[in-house]
Amino acid sequence: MLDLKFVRQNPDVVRDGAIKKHIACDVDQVLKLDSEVRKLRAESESKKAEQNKATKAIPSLQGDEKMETIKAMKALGAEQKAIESQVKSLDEELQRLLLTLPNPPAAEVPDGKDDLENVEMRSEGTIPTFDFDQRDHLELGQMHDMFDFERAARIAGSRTYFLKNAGALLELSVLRMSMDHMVAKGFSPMIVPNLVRREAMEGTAYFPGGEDQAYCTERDDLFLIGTAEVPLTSYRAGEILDMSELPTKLCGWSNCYRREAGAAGRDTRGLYRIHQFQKIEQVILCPNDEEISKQFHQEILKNSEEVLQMLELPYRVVNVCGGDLGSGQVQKFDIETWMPSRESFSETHSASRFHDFQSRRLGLRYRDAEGKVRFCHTLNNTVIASPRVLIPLIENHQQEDGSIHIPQALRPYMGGVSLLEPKKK
RNA sequence: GGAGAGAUGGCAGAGUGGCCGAAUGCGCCCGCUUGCUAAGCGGGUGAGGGUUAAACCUCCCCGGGUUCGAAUCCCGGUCUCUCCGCCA
Repeated sequence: MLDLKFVRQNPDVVRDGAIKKHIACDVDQVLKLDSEVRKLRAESESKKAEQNKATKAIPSLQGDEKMETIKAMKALGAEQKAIESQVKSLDEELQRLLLTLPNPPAAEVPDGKDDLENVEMRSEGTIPTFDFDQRDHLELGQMHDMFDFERAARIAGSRTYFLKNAGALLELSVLRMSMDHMVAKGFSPMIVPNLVRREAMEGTAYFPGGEDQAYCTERDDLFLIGTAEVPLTSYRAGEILDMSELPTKLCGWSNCYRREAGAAGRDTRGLYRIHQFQKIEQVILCPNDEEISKQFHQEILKNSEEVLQMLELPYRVVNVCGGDLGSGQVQKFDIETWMPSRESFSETHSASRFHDFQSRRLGLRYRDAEGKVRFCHTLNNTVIASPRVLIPLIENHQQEDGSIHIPQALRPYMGGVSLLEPKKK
């Protein structure tokens, strides 16, 4: 959520930002409601002040004077309540609209409508060339008996899967390897609630707007998270942190659930786009300072690149364009990993910075060196998401006979195995 | 799931209709002081809105209500604790 004061003082910045993000919103209506609310609130407060004053005198009054004052206050109280209820309903509308205003993107965000206009910043690693007919992850999975989509579909519907045997072990291994990597970087490992309240979804800016993407447990009004970012960023919500606690670096392991509404027919084969996966997410809470949060943005980007380097996978980093940014994001770098079967770099990681957009909604604050209470800046990035990452992992590392090379860094987690041999028929 | 108790400032803990944004203690900050291993003394110390600054308004878990007036009374919700049941 934007600071209402900021909107009031910089309506053009907000309008232009929304245009760059291709998000529709009504800044003028916000300004109009704001001025109405302020005017009415002033009226209500002055009546309230008068009432407070008179009401304090009542106990010391006697007889008629006392009765008169009580009578007058009864009337004044009714007037005040009437105005107050107007303020309340207008303010509710104002807050609702305020939630829909997107955070203006940074100047260095490229213009563009969707992911096709993201700008490549650099590319790392070597795209493999196979001197044999390459197999996709489905075929490799079959040779190794790693996945089962048919039975999953019968049991759980579309976009579901079983991981089995080496597939199951590979997922656990990449997750644990990544977690260890982050712990070595000073992040606190966390296993987080996968089911959260609406406030956490709103606080992290997935709602309003993303309701269609989330599974809702209607009986309990809880939501399955699409990422550990939601509970992690909400973790200290409503608190005032001590300066010494910043930066707070958290690293959460969770299952992630996505309805993939509106994606019908897209990426229907295999492990790319599925309803449930496991992910490790890194989150940083830092002081309210553009330069500091930009620095941490680079840091969390690097952490994830190192994971891909450990997995010996070729990838590129893109600067995400305005139209592909979420409502709260100021800037986002995606990491796309080379997937031979897709003949493309495809998204495996997404690193965002938010300024105080999330922390303002969450009430996530700290006391700065001068003792002033300020909103934190928040950032997050994928560390690893599986099974999507298994696609590049097994496809890039396949050998002619269908065996799969296990990267050095992963071997300790795979019981020392350096090559996965296909199951014999 | 059933029965009961509770939720107050960083923490502990008073407060059952006005003198309460809230005693007291601890913690923390500032200053003073003292030679005896650390203490003593004085002052300060929640958040949001509003104002040039003040005044002023709001907040004692959240949301309603009663009342001239609510931390305090009533209703609904959330969370915590205890006992019983169930259970990975």
